[in-house]
Amino acid sequence: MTGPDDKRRTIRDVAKAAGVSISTASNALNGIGRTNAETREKVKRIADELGFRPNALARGLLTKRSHAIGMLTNDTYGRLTLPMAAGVSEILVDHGVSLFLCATNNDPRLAKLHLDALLDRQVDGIIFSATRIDLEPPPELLKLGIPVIYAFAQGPADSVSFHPDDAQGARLAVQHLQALGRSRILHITGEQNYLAARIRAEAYREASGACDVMFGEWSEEWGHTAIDAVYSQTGKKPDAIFCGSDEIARGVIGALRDRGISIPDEVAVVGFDNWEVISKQTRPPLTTLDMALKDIGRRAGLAILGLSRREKLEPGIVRHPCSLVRRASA
Amino acid sequence: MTGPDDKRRTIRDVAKAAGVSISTASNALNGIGRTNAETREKVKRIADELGFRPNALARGLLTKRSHAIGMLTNDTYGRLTLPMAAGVSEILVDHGVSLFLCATNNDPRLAKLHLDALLDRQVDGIIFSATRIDLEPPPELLKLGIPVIYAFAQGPADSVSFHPDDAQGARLAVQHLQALGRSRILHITGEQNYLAARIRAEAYREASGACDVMFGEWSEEWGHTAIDAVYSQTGKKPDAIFCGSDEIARGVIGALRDRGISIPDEVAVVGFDNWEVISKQTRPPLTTLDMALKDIGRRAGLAILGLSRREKLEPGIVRHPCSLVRRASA
DNA sequence: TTTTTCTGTTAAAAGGTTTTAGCATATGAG
DNA sequence: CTCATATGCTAAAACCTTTTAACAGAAAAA
Repeated sequence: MTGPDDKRRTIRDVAKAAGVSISTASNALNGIGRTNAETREKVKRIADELGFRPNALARGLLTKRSHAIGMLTNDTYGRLTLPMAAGVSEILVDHGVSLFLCATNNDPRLAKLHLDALLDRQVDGIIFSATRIDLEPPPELLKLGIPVIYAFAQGPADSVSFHPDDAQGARLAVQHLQALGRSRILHITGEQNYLAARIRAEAYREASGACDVMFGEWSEEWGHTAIDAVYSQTGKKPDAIFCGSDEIARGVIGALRDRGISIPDEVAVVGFDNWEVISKQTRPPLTTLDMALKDIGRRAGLAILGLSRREKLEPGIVRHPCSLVRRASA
Repeated sequence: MTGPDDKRRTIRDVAKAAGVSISTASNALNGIGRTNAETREKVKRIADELGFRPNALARGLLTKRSHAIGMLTNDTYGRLTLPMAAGVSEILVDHGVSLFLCATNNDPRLAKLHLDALLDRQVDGIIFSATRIDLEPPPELLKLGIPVIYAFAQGPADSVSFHPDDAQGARLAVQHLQALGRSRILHITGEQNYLAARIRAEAYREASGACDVMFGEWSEEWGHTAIDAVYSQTGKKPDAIFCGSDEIARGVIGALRDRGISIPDEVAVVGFDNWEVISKQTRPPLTTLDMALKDIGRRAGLAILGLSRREKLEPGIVRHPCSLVRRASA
């Protein structure tokens, strides 16, 4: 009962049905070469009727462009990577390019395995992305012969990277708090060995003139602990707190509430990430900075497309601006 | 200054360097046919030295197996999909199979676009996954001619799907609470139009003998609201609450704390999801059910591999057991 | 010695497309 | 009427691999 429809149509079928040669069919379908408008339309119509779709493998083999790119990430749970991947994918699909997702799980063996697979598949380029902007790529990536773009990860000097503009984001937070009339702004953030934490802290210092930075962990618990520490000491209390992440901010808010301190009246709180599952659900909802990860993904996608077409790109780190999402906490 | 190394080595280069024919080289590398052990080793050694890696496009063109599979998902922010994708990828990479990630963003046009691209690329199979088990796939997916596996999504009658075992999970929660001596167990869950919510509620009813189900939304806020409603009415109060998600549980815990009700002494709370960013950070940390999404991904990956090798699989829904993660809240 | 079997190797075809170079035919210029 | 040019189309090569069928040569059997 297997009809003739269970096999895929090739350009040969189209050519035969249209009564032309394979080359003419190809030319007509791709709109290149010298082709009579009439034949062109006819071929296209018949291809449509037959449901012909060109075999990407054959095409790629010949043209040396697979129209696929690989995304290598150390992330598996995707809070940062997946929005970026969505942005990348969104750009690529409109250009007929598909995306291989390779989660390395921080395992060098796996990274190598994925990388080899990508090369075997003749991908036109690779996007390397990570969970922190100062994570270095696997060394094999550096001398590859195909374009590489770094998104939320550290690339070598002559490469193109896309990062959120952490400094601008921090300034935005401080300025917003100052505009609310706050003058004693405390900064509670994550681990100091994260570059992003240091950049934000530095921008905070410059913008606020203050130096009250508490480095710790990227966790809600640290937010709690930090507040406990602040309020168990004597001395002036802050009237605003700029947190290095929404999770920290959630801990801070919880601890302030436990102490009966009203937010934002007594202390205003600003977070960082706009991770909505948290920022929308704190009480009060959190004013926070959005890193526009999807946009970063889009830009990385456009960049890799450009590179794969041999366009030249200015090397360096492109810092994509953060935006302040205003909710009730500040 | 472009040396001879900037071009990729082909099997032709290997054959020439080893002084054998292309076919011998191929046979030797793949370990098939009749080949002298000595020649085989020599060819392999030289291929290694030259850094030869076979072109997956050419191979796929000929063998009709691209060793790539596509994952179509309606999810972009990845709380459910990404752990599954990680599991899929983990299985596939060990079998030399790569994964195309296609985020449809719930847009049928995009779904069609991605699907066509996957077919053009001759993928060996497709995994359709979603953010809810009763989401139907795009109709084009149903009559495709290549294998499809449904993960956390609804497949047609004759297909193979992998779901978490929601009923078993709910029973586990109830049994755990009963073992703690709780007898008045309330179930606060999400929207009734979600199949998973109904399955869990039904299992809860059977296991507990009670009927106290409150359907609402999948949000922390709903957890709050629900508790407010319960405690503003007269009548017996529950001594345990089984929540349909960790987010709801977080709201429930927050509201209980606001009322000075001690957890777990007065009221024990169990969540569902084991989304660690929440479940580890509630106070007290949340006892909850883990759906083992990564395992579901692994099983889906194995299944699609099997199907792509024309193995037969029993159609139906495979329900993967949930496990109880015990923390302090119950 | 002749015939058969086995072994190691290879030429050639196949897979589906794009592209190059060339072939007729028709049109325009001289 | 001849020569150049433009037009529409096509045969064939190329991309890189796997696989089939066949070919020598050697060993075993008759």
